[in-house]
Amino acid sequence: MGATKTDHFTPRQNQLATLAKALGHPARIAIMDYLLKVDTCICGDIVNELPLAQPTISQHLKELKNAGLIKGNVEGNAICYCIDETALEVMQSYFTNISEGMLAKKSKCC
Amino acid sequence: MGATKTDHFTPRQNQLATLAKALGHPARIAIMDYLLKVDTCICGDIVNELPLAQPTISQHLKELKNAGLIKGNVEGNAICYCIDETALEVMQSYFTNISEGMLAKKSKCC
DNA sequence: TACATTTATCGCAATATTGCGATAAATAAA
DNA sequence: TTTATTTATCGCAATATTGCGATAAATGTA
Repeated sequence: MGATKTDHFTPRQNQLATLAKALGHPARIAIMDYLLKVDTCICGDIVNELPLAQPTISQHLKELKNAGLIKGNVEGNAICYCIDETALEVMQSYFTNISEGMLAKKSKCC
Repeated sequence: MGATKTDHFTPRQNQLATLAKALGHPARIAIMDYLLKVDTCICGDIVNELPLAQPTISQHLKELKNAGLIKGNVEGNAICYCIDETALEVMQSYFTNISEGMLAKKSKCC
């Protein structure tokens, strides 16, 4: 995303877009699914789980991490990737707010 | 998104990714914000609201519509765009499920 | 130190997205 | 029908994303 483009929008809008964008690829949804399913989470496991090469998965993990959706701790010579709840709460409250807003409107339109 | 790429993932993963991707741009978040704020919703209004040209906004609306996040009804010589709650519920339950999954794990990792 | 394992980065090609000017299409109003 | 208003589409350039082979970096182990 270009540096100047985000200037036109609020920080909140940019953050939501960044989080949504990070989830906007089936492989990254699959990674989130897997991180939620297993207890110990190592990138190597994910490579065996998804139909993608290791560098590709590493890059997807990087994007999820940059967006704040996951965090990674060095654990021996592997890395333990985990879901970061903070970012998810942002998304969750976004959709909750929309639902509440829709209820408030109640068919004023369309 | 390439046609063959989605084959490797489940329909659910693809749907979630499609919805997230559609929200993965600040302009489209801003459009959702605006649709929620106003009662009557016409594309022309949005053009005045956002720092983007009319064809650009039309395209963003198209992407939101393709993803199922909004719906548009012809209303005179304008078009009434509205948020489609169905798609939002999919996203909302996705994040709710993750939250519940995280609670169930409760620090088994990291 | 040398080697194995695991993850990250580089560099590239293919593809997708973004933004917009020009223009078309659709409808309403005169 | 002519004109104005509103929205969609086309075509293009600029930029971003995706995927992966090759390779580097980091850490554990012998």
